[in-house]
Amino acid sequence: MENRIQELRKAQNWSQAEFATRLGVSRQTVNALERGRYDPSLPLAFKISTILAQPIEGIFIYDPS
Amino acid sequence: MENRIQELRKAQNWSQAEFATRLGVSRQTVNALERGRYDPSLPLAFKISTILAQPIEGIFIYDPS
DNA sequence: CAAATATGTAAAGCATACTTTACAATGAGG
DNA sequence: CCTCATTGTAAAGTATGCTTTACATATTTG
Repeated sequence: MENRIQELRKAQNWSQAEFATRLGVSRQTVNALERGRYDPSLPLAFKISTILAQPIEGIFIYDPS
Repeated sequence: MENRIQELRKAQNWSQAEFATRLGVSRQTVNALERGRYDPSLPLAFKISTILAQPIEGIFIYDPS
């Protein structure tokens, strides 16, 4: 699943570390999410959604195939 | 995190087994989700959202606390 | 009631999400 | 160039999501 985390994080002028702190996760987790290494848990997706002020569907692009 | 899966599944007159088949997961997983034993992964949440024809935010209620 | 369908639950195992520690590589500003 | 902030990556460990098998307990239907 692709996501717009990096794009939306940069729009706020936040480093990965800064964003990680706001989310309450490690910097490595933010890095892994941006690089598409894995998808966040649903609760974390909601936190990301809240902090980036976008609906989940506006951040994560689900490709059924 | 609470969810409306059971309510929306019943509205379609689907058994847990029928719904599980449509989702491509086990019946036990559907049961566990409805009973709130754990949250689905984000990809599974998207599948549920698609099949129940509701946005993720309309099915799962995130409580930050 | 009897039989069939639906739901709840448990244990063991595999896969994925996330952590900490640590170090390497990139980029920006003095 | 030097330094510092930022980003990328790896390994080992813990936690969570999901599977299969199996069985018990409803609930529905003939």
